[in-house]
Amino acid sequence: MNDPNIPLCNPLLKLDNQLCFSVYALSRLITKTYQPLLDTLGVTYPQYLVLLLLWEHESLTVKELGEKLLLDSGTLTPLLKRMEQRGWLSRRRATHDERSVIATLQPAGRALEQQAQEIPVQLGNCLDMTIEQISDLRQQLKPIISQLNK
Amino acid sequence: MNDPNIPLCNPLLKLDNQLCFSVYALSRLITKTYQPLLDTLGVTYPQYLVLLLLWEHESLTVKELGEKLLLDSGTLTPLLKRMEQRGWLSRRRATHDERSVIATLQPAGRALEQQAQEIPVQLGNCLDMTIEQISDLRQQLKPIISQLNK
DNA sequence: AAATGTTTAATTGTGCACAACCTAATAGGA
DNA sequence: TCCTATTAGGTTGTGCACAATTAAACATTT
Repeated sequence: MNDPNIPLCNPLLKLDNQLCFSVYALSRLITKTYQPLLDTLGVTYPQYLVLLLLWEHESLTVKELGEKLLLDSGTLTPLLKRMEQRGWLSRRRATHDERSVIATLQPAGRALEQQAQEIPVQLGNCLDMTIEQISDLRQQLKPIISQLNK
Repeated sequence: MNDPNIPLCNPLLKLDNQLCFSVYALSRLITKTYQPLLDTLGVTYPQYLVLLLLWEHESLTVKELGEKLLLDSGTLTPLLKRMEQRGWLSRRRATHDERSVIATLQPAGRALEQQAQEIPVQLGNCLDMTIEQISDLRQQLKPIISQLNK
């Protein structure tokens, strides 16, 4: 009994029933929808997220970026180096604590903000949802994210 | 006017207001939550998704896997080759159409189904949501996915 | 049958993501 | 002070994702 060659037909093991797959697929679809919009700025989606934060805060340490984006230095360091090479930001050690690296927006990075103004609007059109629906869904995801981020 | 060095403070360009980031972050958090569970099977999350489909359908072409998972051959081919090397599935050209490659579950892959039985339950515990909440959220994401997948 | 167009995978190259590990700087005690 | 532990980034290696290109098999048209 329990022959390993017989299917078990556990409904919980069906792709269609998995919230996880829906989130995974939606995330990639959203990135793909952003792509042509971000191509006009020459940035990738994760780079765009870094820019969103720097447009708002001007200067942030790698640690702060990591906390806000839930990314570690293994992802951020090479990503920030590419952005530095393009002149969008600078990277330097903090003088008061040589362990910290501060990323600071450069004029070329600030200039991209102008071109990005219409991106959220255009993406909203692609989603075919109202502002309320979008905001509502975001509020639903919030507690799940903080639950998993413990 | 429109000095590129002055912040614009467009609220739509704030990370906190972006549904997109929530989905992106949640997707990575879910994968990270699966990780220790999948480690006991020795599979990655995308490989687990392929197994879910093969446990149900036994045999699928690369094209069919791609349609169901929304992944292209550039992702699937190397992934399936790794799974083939581990003996979980076989890859062979279809005799009636030599363009198609059929992935077929092998006994070693079927055996993993036994060990996977508890994974959805354990993940449900981590999410701290009821079956109804999970199902409800999945229903909400469905139309957004099909909208973007056009 | 020959020419043309389409479908299906595979390949190549870039950029994340992340685990595991390493190093230097700092903080906190004994 | 010295010793220990902690913190912040960086490095390395593996595995996705995906765009762009290629090639072979099949379908269609003439």
